[in-house]
Formats: sequence, C-alpha cells, structure tokens
Amino acid sequence: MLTETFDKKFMHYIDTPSYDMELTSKYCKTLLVQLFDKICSEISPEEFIVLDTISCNNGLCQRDLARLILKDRANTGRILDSLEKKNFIIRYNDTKNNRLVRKVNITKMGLDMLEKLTLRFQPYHEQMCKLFNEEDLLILKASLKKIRDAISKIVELQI
Amino acid sequence: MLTETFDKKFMHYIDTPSYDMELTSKYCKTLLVQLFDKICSEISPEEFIVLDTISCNNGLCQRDLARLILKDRANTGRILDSLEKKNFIIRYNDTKNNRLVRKVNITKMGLDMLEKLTLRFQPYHEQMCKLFNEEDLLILKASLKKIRDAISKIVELQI
DNA sequence: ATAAGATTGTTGCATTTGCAACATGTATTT
DNA sequence: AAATACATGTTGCAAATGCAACAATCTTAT
Repeated sequence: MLTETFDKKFMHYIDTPSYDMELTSKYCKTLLVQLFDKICSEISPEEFIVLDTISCNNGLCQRDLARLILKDRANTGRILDSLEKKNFIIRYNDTKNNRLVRKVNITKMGLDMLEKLTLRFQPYHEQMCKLFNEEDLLILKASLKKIRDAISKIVELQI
Repeated sequence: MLTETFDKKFMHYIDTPSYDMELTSKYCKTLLVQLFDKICSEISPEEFIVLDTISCNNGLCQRDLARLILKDRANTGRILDSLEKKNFIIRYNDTKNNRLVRKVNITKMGLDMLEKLTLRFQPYHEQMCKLFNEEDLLILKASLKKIRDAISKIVELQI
C-alpha cells in the first residue's frame, strides 16, 4: 500500500493548536455570518464587531482602533466610512501626541443598534458558555492570551 | 462625561471566546505568513496547509478535502491546480459512491517539500507548546472541539 | 534652519475568498 | 422511461483584504 512508504515521523502543522484554532475560528465566523443574514440587514458582521469595539473604547484614533481589531489602516478607514454614513459613529479631528488624528465616537443610534443586535445574540452566547465549566473557560481564555503574548514577541504587527 | 450615559449592562461580542479566538488566530496566521516569507518561496502558506492535509489523508476527492480545510470547492480546486502544476500532488479520476470524482495524492516531491518545511517550523512549534503544561494543552484542544461540535449542530457548512 | 525621518489617514491595485451559475453525470420519483 | 433532484468540479464575478505609494503634518538630526 502506498501509504506504507510514507514516513510520518515528523509533526504536522494541521495538528498544532494554531491550526486547530484557525478552523474553530472559521466555524465561529460562519455562525456569525449566518445569524447576521437572518437577524440584521443594516450592518455587516465586520461593522458590528467594529461598532462593539468602539463602544468599549470611545475616543480612539483610527490607527489605535486598527490595532485593536487587527486590520490595517486602509480597511479600518473604509469600515468607519460605512458606519459614519449610517450615522452609527461620528468622527472628529483631534490631536494625540501633538499629531492630528481622526477620533471616533459611537452615537446614540449606534448604541441602540448595538444593544438590539447584542440582545439577539444573547441566547447563542449563553448556549456557547454552557458548554464549559467556569474553570475550563478561564483556562481557554488564558491559553489564548498566552499564545498572543508569545507571538507578539516574535512578530511585528505592521499596523 | 459622555461615557457616563452609556448603559454597559449588556454583554459584548468582543468579550466572547469566539472573538478571542478570531483575534488569536489572526496572530497565528500572521506569524505563519511572515515565517513563510523568510523560509519558502515555492509555495504559499495556504498551499502548505493543503499539502499537509493531503499527506494525512491520501486519496480524498476534492469536495471531501474542501470539507477538511473549510474552504469552498472553487478555491480548493484552484489551490490544487497550483500544487499540481508544481508537481507536489497528482490528481486522478476515480469513483466514490458510483460518482465520478477527482482524487488527490501527494507525490514524492510534495512529501520532501513538506518534510523540509515542517522541520523548519519545528522550533516555533516547540516554543509554542512549551507555553503550556500537558493538561492545559488538552483542555484547550478539547474546548476547541466542543465549540466546533456545538456549532456544527446549528450551522450548515455549505461545502 | 533645512533636510531627513516618523506618524496618520487615504487611494489604488493585486490577491484571496466566497457565492452563484453552469456542465456533467448519477439517483430517485412518478 | 422521462423528469426531477442531487453530487462533483469548474468558471465568472463581486466583495474583502492586505500592501505599497502618497499627502499632510510633526519630530529629529545635521
């Protein structure tokens, strides 16, 4: 048999936690997208996530926001264009370290939309959390953070 | 202060394990891409992952492969086109359930390339594993699987 | 003081990706 | 037996994404 000749003593990338996470993350993304199709026609899942991030970090400049959502400045700007056009956020000029920047705030309309959407996700969120006991959830969260911290030291995230 | 008027009693998507994983997964992907830039010019990170998947699952048809890597049939076919052109895989016609399918095998050249690349990743992989004790690693793996299984029941992955 | 460098945001372009439509061949239904 | 539905793979197209180049503005160096 052909597979008999294969030397499988080396490890496989697809068995690593990194790739395991990539696949799992795709599942989560697919779920989010499909839920959004049913629930919401006003904004995209990406815009929802950015809106949620802004609501927790009012007054960020665009680049700092880009660093949080791990997208480049170009795409961050484009998403903000869309959210601003729909009056879910407002942008205003300000300074940071004596530099002219465009800062972002969420509007009342944005907050209302965010709250509406979040309430609809609540059941799915609770269902997901019910999968774990408190301790495993903490370990999962801590493990993810460990990975991010370790990679931060090796890789330069050019944003 | 403006933030005082915000009602933060609802949960945030960005605090969920799903999003936590999405961000962490992006870190991992960035690391992989940057390593590949230095290490390898022959194939892309995506092609590497597909090659690794094929090496562990010889003789799959394209759709079954697509289901493993969570990409649609179109992109799976395109990646295979590229890998075949470089002689890292071979495709051949066969039948599955009385249906004509194109199955995929890895070649000797493909295996050699895979082994070469895997050896170069070994140090990074070990460094990553050293972050965890055995138990946390198992919990992480189990948690990811739990999430995927739960989502599988809700979402139809149209591949 | 002038030039070089750095930071922020925008625009253009090429790549990746997913979705829908299509062609081909098989299974099922009527 | 004919028609409908299903499975597989390919092609075309549109949206998302990242990268490089650019403009504007500020800092640092010579």
